[in-house]
Amino acid sequence: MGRAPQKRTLETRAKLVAAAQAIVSESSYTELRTEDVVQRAGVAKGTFFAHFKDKDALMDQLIGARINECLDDIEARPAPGTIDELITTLMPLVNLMRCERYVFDVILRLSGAAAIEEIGPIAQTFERQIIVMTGWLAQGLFRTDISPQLMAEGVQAFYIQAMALNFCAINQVVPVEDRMREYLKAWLQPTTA
Amino acid sequence: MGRAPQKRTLETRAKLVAAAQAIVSESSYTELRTEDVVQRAGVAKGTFFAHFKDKDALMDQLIGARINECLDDIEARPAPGTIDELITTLMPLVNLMRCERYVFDVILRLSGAAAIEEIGPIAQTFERQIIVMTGWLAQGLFRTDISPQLMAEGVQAFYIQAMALNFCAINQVVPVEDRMREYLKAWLQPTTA
DNA sequence: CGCAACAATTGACCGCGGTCAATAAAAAAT
DNA sequence: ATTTTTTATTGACCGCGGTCAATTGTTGCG
Repeated sequence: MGRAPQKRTLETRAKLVAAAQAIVSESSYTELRTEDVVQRAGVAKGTFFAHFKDKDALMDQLIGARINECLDDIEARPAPGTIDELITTLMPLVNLMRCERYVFDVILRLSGAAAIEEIGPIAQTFERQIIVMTGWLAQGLFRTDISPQLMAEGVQAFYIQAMALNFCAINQVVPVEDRMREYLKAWLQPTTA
Repeated sequence: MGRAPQKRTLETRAKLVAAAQAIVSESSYTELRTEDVVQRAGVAKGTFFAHFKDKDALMDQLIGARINECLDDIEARPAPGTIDELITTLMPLVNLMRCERYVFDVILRLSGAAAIEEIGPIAQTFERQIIVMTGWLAQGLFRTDISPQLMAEGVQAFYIQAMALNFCAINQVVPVEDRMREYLKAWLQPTTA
């Protein structure tokens, strides 16, 4: 068994994360370079990779943390009871996930835990998204022929689809909210003729 | 206006594509290196980037071509009339898109045309997928409260979701087909109680 | 304290995607 | 045929993510 981590280790890790956050806030996720991070943190390059498996692992942590903050806010709000409330409540999350093309790509890449190993922060937030939405949908205010969990997975699939389409130049004329509304009405309030 | 391309240009491009295809068939998309491609094609590295904006552009062309072949096969089959037939018909496409993790990532990244510029091969196949499925769904064999096009977009969103979940180690116990069936039943055959 | 065992840090180095000024080849103009 | 203009090719070079053997720091033990 590994023994307790050294104080030094925690400090170094904190310095790296702080440096990375500073760079992101001053420029963007897209422009973050590991070399800038280590320089700012005052450590050698190899140290970075002793703390993070690769650059994606850092992004996983940074972005995962922000998504979790966003979910905290969302959970503090009243459960949405209509499609429009659902969309309004979800918009902060949606806007965060599509704040940069690169961020969206990273999220998709890491949303499923790559290997048998530890499930990463972003992948965890994807499970949490389902749990939060399942809670809302269990109220029985929408369709009742399928499980709340299945409804939640569908909502997730649809807002990802809406975001993906919106990154496409041609489709940007339709705002994400409008596209989401169309999808979610059809998904959550079907009207069998 | 640009004049007609030189014969030499077309030959070089063909050599590059042939070399790339050979490498893919002998190893994989994941392991393709541009340096190997140019070496095999007998040209300099810079030549590659005179023909393709970047490595993704080559992948776009290679993978896009394969998806189109697959769609040709699919279009030659009879239109599916049930959920199970729908899944059976789509499986070759689904299996192609998830043949390698890297391939799936590239497809997601390129499925929306990145910029205002020319819409790429993979993005085109995404539109074609919608068109093909819209044709099937216009038969009126499933729900009729929403447009066939909207149904098709939903089907696409769901098989992408099913694939993404299946790349996750935890979720691999459930086969993609089963997950797709659950989603598509709920999407195409809702039963309002 | 001194020493062994282990953990963290270092920085030179590598792989590979991508760039660009220089050069060669082709097409057009004379 | 010769010069000019346009287009294609070249390969040395760069940026940046990631590796690893060597070094330095830390902890537990007699």
